[in-house]
Amino acid sequence: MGCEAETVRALKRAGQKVTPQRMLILSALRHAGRHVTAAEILEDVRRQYPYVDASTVYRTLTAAKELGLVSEAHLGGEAQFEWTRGDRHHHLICRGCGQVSRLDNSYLDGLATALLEDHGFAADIDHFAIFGLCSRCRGRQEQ
Amino acid sequence: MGCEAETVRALKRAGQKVTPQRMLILSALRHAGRHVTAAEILEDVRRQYPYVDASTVYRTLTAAKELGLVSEAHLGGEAQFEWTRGDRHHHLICRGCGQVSRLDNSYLDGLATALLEDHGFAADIDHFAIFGLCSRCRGRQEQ
DNA sequence: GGCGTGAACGCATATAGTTGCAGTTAGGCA
DNA sequence: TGCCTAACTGCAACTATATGCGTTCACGCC
Repeated sequence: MGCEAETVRALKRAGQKVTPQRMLILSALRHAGRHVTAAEILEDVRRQYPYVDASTVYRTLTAAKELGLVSEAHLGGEAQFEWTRGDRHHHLICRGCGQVSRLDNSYLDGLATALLEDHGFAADIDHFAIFGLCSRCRGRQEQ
Repeated sequence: MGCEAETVRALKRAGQKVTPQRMLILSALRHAGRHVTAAEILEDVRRQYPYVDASTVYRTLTAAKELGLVSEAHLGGEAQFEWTRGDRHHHLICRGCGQVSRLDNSYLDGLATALLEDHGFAADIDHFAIFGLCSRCRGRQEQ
């Protein structure tokens, strides 16, 4: 299907090398189609290639983040990684019950524009984690 | 001066105990008047009371965060803690040069209101870290 | 003032993630 | 096709932070 081609091109364009480890790591992430942790990626990759080290996974993810291929979010607990596709989104995390819900990009668009206009700052607002209390836990707390 | 009184009251109201360790930790933070790391607090506290353990510092900071006395921000590197006072603020962190600049609360107010109205979600937006590229690094990158 | 109990303590240990280093390899070029 | 070098890898050691556990101590109550 050649969906690897785009990854290869992005790496080469940035002067980086295409290695079997990197391709396995990035393809595990691409095909997961959801948030995954570094540990899950490592486990997945090791099924095909057992000698991969955790530090390689972290280094590859860091490099891929800088190229905009991958996004990282800290939702409490382990960091979550996701292949960057069209639908940028954010998360609301309830510190009462731990529930994580999705928030679409429109809520943060205005902020990004304002930061660029007022401060010349190009914010990487592509995967935010916002902590707080959901309506259910808020109700429960008031009692 | 009795500026400890407020801390003591907040701890008691939450059914928590007032111990010398906690008072030292929280007062180190209160009097720092700036962001400090857990390690800096530990060092400071140990000057007066050498047998304090790092885990006590982390546990105390976690408890104080939950009471709203303290806020934590991850600006890259170690977590930064700060005594919560009136002026809530956020940070813009340039991933090019590492520069950290302050951003006042007004930029995030609208977001908090929208989340509450649309989702019933009470966001803890009191100390955000927004990564991106500052204008200088952006200019340099375009060349 | 003494007592009981649950919260907090210090210690040891575990976990996520990072870094320095020495050896290996991708890929541009002759 | 073979060489060269910078980028990448695996390993081991390290840092920041969290957690389980047995002991201690703050503090409400008699």
